[in-house]
Amino acid sequence: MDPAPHPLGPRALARQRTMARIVELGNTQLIEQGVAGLSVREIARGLGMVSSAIYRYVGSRDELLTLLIVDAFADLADSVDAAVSAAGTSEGGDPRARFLALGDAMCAWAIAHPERWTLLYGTPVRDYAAPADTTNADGTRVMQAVLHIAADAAEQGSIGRGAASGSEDLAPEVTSLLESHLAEFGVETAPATEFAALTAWSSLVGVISAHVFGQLGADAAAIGEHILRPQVRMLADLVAPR
Amino acid sequence: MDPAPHPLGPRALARQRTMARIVELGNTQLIEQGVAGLSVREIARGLGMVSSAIYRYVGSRDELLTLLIVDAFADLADSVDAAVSAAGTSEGGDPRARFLALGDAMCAWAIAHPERWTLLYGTPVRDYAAPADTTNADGTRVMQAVLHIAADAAEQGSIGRGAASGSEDLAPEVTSLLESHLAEFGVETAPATEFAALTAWSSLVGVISAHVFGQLGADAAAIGEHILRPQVRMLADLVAPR
DNA sequence: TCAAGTCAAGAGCACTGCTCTCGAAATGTG
DNA sequence: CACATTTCGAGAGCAGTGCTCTTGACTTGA
Repeated sequence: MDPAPHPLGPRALARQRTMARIVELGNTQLIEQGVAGLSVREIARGLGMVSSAIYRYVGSRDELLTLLIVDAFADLADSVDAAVSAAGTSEGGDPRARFLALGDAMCAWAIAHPERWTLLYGTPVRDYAAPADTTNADGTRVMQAVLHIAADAAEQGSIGRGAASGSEDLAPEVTSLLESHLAEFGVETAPATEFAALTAWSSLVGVISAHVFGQLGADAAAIGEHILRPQVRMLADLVAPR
Repeated sequence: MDPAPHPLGPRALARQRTMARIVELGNTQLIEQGVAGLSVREIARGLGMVSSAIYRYVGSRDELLTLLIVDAFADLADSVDAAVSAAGTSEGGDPRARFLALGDAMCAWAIAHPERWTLLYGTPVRDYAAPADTTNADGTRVMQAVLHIAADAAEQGSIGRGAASGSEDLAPEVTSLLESHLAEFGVETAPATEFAALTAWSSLVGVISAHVFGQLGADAAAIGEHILRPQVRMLADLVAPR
């Protein structure tokens, strides 16, 4: 980011440049061959070094995956944030419009980067998955954005018209977990509102994954965008009904 | 299934018994090691034969996966069907109650068989995924159940109160695809209703996957069932509001 | 009885992730 | 400046994978 805060020796600089090349090569490999075809050795070849040498940088295949995951999370969150703030100042603005912008941006990103989406929301890496400390920071940004939108919508009194089904009978352990999240994220709203946000977000991911993973059949995949748009509008009712 | 329709020589019988053992071994392997740890060679060892011999039966690893996928789809659909019909005759009965039964059964199955759920709704097998002809039969059963419920609910006039956001502006190509589905499944209802059913189903899958894949964090995973129950009730509003 | 088929075994190829050791180069320090 | 330390790439190698090909024993239907 900044060229001269700590001098940062040329050694460390070269290192972080190879690291950058690694995620770059990893991403192209991901795009071309899918997550299953991601090979540490192949990346080493791309870097022009022998297979064993790359373990100075990544340590294990799972670590490489984690690298690509945080990269993808950040990229996704960036485009979503951009779209949301374009749909109104992040504090003000119509909550529903902001949710639609968020959902549409998510769809667009997923369609543009299906393999990366798969990496994020497909089968998790067994017993590794998300070393929470590393991924959470960027991994929860979209969810937090949904939460803010839902909170604003609730404040404007648009929640509770019927979308709140189920949130009235939350178990106490759920409520307390939600409250701890709210405190952590610094959002002041009812647990039921966060619950709606959580559900809307999970549903959004599900609807998008159904498209990216081709679960609706080949015919549906061809017109995926036309299906996703109204689905996003439907899910908007969960947090910000008209 | 049946012991004496066509005589079915002892040769073919032995063959289909080994096939059964293969999916049995595959499932235990799946449960214990996850989909990534599924190995053709290991199954061969379990069968007491050398690694190359098993290729007389499966042909490729992807074929083995497909075998396990159709098995899991059938199992899931069976338990869902059982739960739904227990909640009222499949034709009559309160649609909302039936949807809740369906959703809860899906959650229960997923929690009981997380690795098999992952196989069904996690990362698809690249360029193989669902050889439609083989998987579709059982793969769409749950979706069809949701569709029937939604159709019944629509007939009783409970749809359209607000849950139908988005389904009013369906693109013509989407409408025609939905109509062809309806014809194929033999269900008579409005495309908008099927659209709601489709969205509810995808959302359900998303909400469950979020839990199974641990996307909500370790704390949430511990109390997953308490989270899923109200989420199912929330999604019920999409097809059968109270 | 005899040809046709089924099936398991064995050897082997190309590939993977990963570990170890070794020598060269860059690095910071007395 | 010289020296000890760390960093890094190369090479060899291990255990494992999916998959193919060939060979020989066995069962089967004509």
